[in-house]
Amino acid sequence: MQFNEHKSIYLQIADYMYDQILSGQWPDGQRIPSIRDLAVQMEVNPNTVTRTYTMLQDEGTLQNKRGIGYFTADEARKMVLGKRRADFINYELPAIFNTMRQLGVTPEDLHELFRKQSKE
Amino acid sequence: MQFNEHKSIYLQIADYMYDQILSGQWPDGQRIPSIRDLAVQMEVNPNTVTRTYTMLQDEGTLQNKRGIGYFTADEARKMVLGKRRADFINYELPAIFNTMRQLGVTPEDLHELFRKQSKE
Amino acid sequence: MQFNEHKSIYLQIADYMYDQILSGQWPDGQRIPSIRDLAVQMEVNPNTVTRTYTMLQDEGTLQNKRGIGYFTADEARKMVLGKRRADFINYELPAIFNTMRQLGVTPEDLHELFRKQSKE
Amino acid sequence: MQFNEHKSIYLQIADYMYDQILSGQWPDGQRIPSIRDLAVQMEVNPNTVTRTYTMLQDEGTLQNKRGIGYFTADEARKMVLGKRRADFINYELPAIFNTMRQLGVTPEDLHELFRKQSKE
DNA sequence: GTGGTCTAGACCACC
DNA sequence: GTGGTCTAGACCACA
Repeated sequence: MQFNEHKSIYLQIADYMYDQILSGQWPDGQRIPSIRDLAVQMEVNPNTVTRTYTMLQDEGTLQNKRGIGYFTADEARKMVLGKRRADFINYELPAIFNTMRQLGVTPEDLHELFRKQSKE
Repeated sequence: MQFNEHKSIYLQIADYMYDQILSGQWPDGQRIPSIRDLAVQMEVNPNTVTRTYTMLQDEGTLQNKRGIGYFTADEARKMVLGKRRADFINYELPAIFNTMRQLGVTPEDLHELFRKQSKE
Repeated sequence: MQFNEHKSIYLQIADYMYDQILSGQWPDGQRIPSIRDLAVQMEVNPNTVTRTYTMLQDEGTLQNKRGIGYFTADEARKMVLGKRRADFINYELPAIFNTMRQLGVTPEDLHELFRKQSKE
Repeated sequence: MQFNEHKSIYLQIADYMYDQILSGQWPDGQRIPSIRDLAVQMEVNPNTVTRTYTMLQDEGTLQNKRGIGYFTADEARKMVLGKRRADFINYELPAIFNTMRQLGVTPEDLHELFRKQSKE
């Protein structure tokens, strides 16, 4: 996996996991890859994956069954969706709108760009 | 100035400076506050401001006349606008659109939110 | 390490690093000493080494893996060689030739001096 | 006049003056431009020119007649030639040769480049 | 352990 | 006055 320079790796792994859950590749209540396996796949230190799993467990997105492995929570998809939506609307969007105003990008421009990108 | 927790101060100062240039408060080719002055105004260590100024000089946004001070580049506004616009469209927007699709936020929703926010 | 009076330390450290790369002591893609280690070895403050490393990273000579350390770039030697050669030929040589003409030093004189110096 | 970034202005002015003397444009014992005039011509603070004149006076290249102006010394050309030659051979050349060895530039290459440049 | 950032304070060259 | 550099020391996030 390719990592961004300016965001910590464990957060980028979290993003990846949110993706998996939202896209349905990791259905609710299912077992997910072990820390070791994901670390190998991502070419990353297992400690780093551990940190991500622990964080997601703390916020309730993951469950840990001792000696067996990690599982998505029973309502994982719904939780992630709600949490990310709130984050997006409350924190990211205001910053985005601010940037748009500074750069003179209108919502219409955005609409246009969105359509263009969707075609690709 | 109030600083955000999760972004380094010197980068937030850079954002402030981009604002000043884009909004026309610091016209092209004009002298800008000395490192010491801005440090006092921002309630920050001069070294921190130095770091910002040096970075903006390296990227061509600022010019430096020895013993006199820092100046905005001759085409500072145009450069900043172009650079930030390209960054926004090429790097930030794809990520935003991706998030929107995952969360089921449509461009229409966005438009609505934009209008709502503009009224505040 | 002994430092020259008239050139800043962090630039002299950069010169040292170019040497290491050009001479093959630091092969491409290899880990180099940590900031703290080099600082101890050079009897210099770690911040000073940080400045050098950051500069070389910005210009692409070094790469950084978070929490692990700094590495020479994959084509570090080639890059450094090309860059320094171009600088030498385009910027330093014209000035040198200019001085030689003013002082009446001919290329033959130079050749002679070179041979003499090589023997020492 | 265009100034180099990494060398102080007063030293670059000194270089300019050495040029004038060596090339014979400022013959021995002749009056040279006043500080004020040279400062205007160079678009520089008069203090900066003062510093250069003082330095050259201290080393004997210039003479100052109070209320009249600055003059080149009686043997200015000869002095400058000797001093710069010694500097060149003792300080600059060793560094140049060192760089050449690192970059694999041979004296023959140099000879070739010199001839090429002389034709332009 | 690694690097990244920030502060406080100092000294210097330069304009 | 200006910026440039360096030190000492601290705290933090990260692997």
